[in-house]
Amino acid sequence: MKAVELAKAYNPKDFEERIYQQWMDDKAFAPSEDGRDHFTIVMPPPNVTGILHMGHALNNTLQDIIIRYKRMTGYRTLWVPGTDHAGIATQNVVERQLAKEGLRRQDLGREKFIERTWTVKHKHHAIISSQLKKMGCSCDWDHERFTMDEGLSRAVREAFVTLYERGLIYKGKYLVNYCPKCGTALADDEVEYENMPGKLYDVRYPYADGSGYITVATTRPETMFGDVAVAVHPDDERYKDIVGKELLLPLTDRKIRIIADSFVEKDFGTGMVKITPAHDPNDWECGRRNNLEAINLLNPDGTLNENVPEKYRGLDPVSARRLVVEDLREGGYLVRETDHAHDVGHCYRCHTVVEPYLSDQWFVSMKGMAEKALKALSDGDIVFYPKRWENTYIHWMESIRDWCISRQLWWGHRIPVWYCRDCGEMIVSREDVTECPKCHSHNLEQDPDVLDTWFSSWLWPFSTLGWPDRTKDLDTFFPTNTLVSAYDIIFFWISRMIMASEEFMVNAPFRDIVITGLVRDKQGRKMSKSLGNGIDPLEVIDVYGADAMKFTLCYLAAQGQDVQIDMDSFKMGSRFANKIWNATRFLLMNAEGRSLVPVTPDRLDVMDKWIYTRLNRTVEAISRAMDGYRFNDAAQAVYSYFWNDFCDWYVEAAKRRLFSGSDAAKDLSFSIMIDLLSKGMRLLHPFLSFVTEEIWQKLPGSSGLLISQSYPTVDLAFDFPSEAELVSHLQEAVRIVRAARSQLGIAPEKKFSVVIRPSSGFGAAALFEDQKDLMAAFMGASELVVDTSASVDTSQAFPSNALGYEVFSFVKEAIDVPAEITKLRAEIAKAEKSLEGTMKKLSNPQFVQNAKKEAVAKEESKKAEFEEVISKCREHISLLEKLA
RNA sequence: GGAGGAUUAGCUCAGCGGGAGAGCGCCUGCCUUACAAGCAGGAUGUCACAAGUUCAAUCCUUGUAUCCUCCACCA
Repeated sequence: MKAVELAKAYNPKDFEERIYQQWMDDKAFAPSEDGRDHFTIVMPPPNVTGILHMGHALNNTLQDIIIRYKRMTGYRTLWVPGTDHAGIATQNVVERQLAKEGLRRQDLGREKFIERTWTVKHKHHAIISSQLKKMGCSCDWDHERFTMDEGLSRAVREAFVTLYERGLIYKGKYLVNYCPKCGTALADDEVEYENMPGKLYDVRYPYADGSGYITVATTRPETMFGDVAVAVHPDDERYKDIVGKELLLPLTDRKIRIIADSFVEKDFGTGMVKITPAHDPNDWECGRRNNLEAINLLNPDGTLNENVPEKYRGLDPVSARRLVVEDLREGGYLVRETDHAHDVGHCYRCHTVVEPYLSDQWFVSMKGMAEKALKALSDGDIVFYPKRWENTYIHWMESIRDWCISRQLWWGHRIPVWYCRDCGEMIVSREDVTECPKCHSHNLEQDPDVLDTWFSSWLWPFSTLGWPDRTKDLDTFFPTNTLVSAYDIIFFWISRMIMASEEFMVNAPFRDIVITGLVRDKQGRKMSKSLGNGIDPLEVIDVYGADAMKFTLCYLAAQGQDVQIDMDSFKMGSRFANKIWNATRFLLMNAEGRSLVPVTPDRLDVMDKWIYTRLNRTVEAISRAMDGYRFNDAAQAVYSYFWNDFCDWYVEAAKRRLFSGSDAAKDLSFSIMIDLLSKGMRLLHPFLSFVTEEIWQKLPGSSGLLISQSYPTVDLAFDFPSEAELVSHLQEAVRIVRAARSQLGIAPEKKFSVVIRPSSGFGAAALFEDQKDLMAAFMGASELVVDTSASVDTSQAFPSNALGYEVFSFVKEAIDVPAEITKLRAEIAKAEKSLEGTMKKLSNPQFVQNAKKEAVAKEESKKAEFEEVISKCREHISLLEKLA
């Protein structure tokens, strides 16, 4: 065999792009054809407004790790990628562009505007796809979907019409949250509240009969023109007698009544509330209870309309407020103003102050669906990781309100409802309608509004697989298995997907819901454009490579915890990838003249047996970690296996055999290392996909693409617990020798003698025929690892089933004797303290009685150990004293 | 007002009933036939505070403090 040249330095740019192309060419992401169990993930579709940020990188990294792991462990995997049209957000982007050209969307007209939006979509979609590819996401591009695809649009119509037919969708005039800037209604959870300083105004409302006045408190005096009553609490003794009296609304000539309603807090302000049903959600409810009129004061653009006195018309609420306050003061109505901080709703997209606005909107009634969704959880059909999110889910479902799904936008799914201009008939239809079924008029008009974006994304797990058609994909891959998402969209998206799926598929859309934390900067702040503290995944890939990014994120992604990172964090993954690269390079440059021989258990020495056993344990640890979505545990397991076990101990030990000995021995040693490396690449592949694939293809004896290989499993023929324990003792011994060398300042090239002799507390002997075999194995192994001349002290008899070791190093030169003695005394003191604790436990009859047997045994062995340490240290001290 | 999370080494964070861990940083010595992006050794912690449960608590319970997030919301 010839040596294989691996580039001197690890440089991900040399191969990442090429490898991804290879995977694509090989159709490696497509689900396999055979009939194994399916494993499906649908990717949370990124918005086509922007480019992917670190949060997406984390999400998709975890999904990719799951899907690659499942693919290699034999599932028929499908990872569905796609993007979301993101109604408001995308429309905002285009409108901002237009604004720069001095245009509004109305100037273009609906059709042209949508056309233009599609170009924005195409542009961002291209960026997003290329980002996902650079990250190495192994999603099946043949299954890629967009929420406004023909098929998904049909799904949206099907869902809308079906719900309408089931009586779950209705239209009505309601008070909704309205963003004047976006010009559209918002759902309740699209409003973000922010505490802002404001003022509380106490205003006099005179009685209509001139017999005096009352005082009401308000933060929004400009809405007083919409007042239709003043409410007091029915039990409020102060106001019992005035309920029913008429008031004259200041600055107008309108009269309103005092009513009683129990939602009023007696203790807040004056205990009197003006009721403005069209401009406050509470007042709206109160108005409905008391059959009050709602007077809308706003134009769609947020300015005051014809229902206010002329001088205020056309003003925005803030300027109107200033003017109204001034006029109230002048008129002697304003009693006082006090500072009052309160929460004000803002649009979650453009951050404009949201106004409660009375308008015609479409709603989905949610109660029944929420009950089904709650049942899915209590039946165990869905499971949250971590579990604590279940409370949040339950709470949201239990306090759910109807969902406003109409948006006054142009970009999105047009509501499939037509109105006949001639007879007023309303037609809800799956197909486009051109003729009124009632009067046969062709004078029809489609509802101008579009649907909330989430009305398409809540269908995502099945609409992407072909629903409403009963496709083969839907049969094969639904329900999906795992959903990975950040917690900020549990309400928007996850909860609604569950409801939709229960409603349309009579099944949960997925079983495992993995909630990741958010990615934050090192100050713990959320990464955001406005703060400018974001890290661009592409930049990370450019500097460190995709594998480094992926591995680092995985390593830091403790279940559900936020991840705090900066650019330097990724060095971790980068160093690991580099280590893998170099370990391989080392082996391949020594391939010259070697040939591969079969690796069988009987040909292994003790170190070989140890590393194969470690490999088995690592496979188990990864399996456990992946089953519980504990990604950081999995990453840690592969890291310490490959670096600490394989590189630091095994390869170092194997060097001896590789560089000296017979050709046969060299071939065997080489073959074992190739085997381990090949298994190692398979083990690591889900976590560092590119570098392992690149290496795999260069390994002697490998064929095909690594991505399609099977994952290592626990191999009982290569499992040697006793040898593994022996080596862990050996490692301990070696560490002692090295520490002695380092602490005593013995030069590396200076050999010194080590005596190994048996001691108690080690039970691996049973496996060996006699002590000589054990010691031979031990010595053999130690020679590989420690650069010392070692000898066995056979002067003491081995206890029959308790073998062990202890290491003495005798070094006459270069010892600071008094310092050594001080150190040993400190060690004695420490051991004595530990011994004291142990003795306390052992002399406690309750401990001996109640504690687990292993715990007691452990304490006993600890006792022996401490005693031994103490006596050994004393022995050393006396030796040192003799030297001195 | 409700709910949840965090508090462990200088920094970022794992662990979670029986001997305090990782990465980075720091100190010491090494360019040992891959890797100085490396190797070997080392120092560093009242596991926030207080009570309780237990033979045993960093881990469970309760309370306190500080920080963060979500939900609801009083004009």
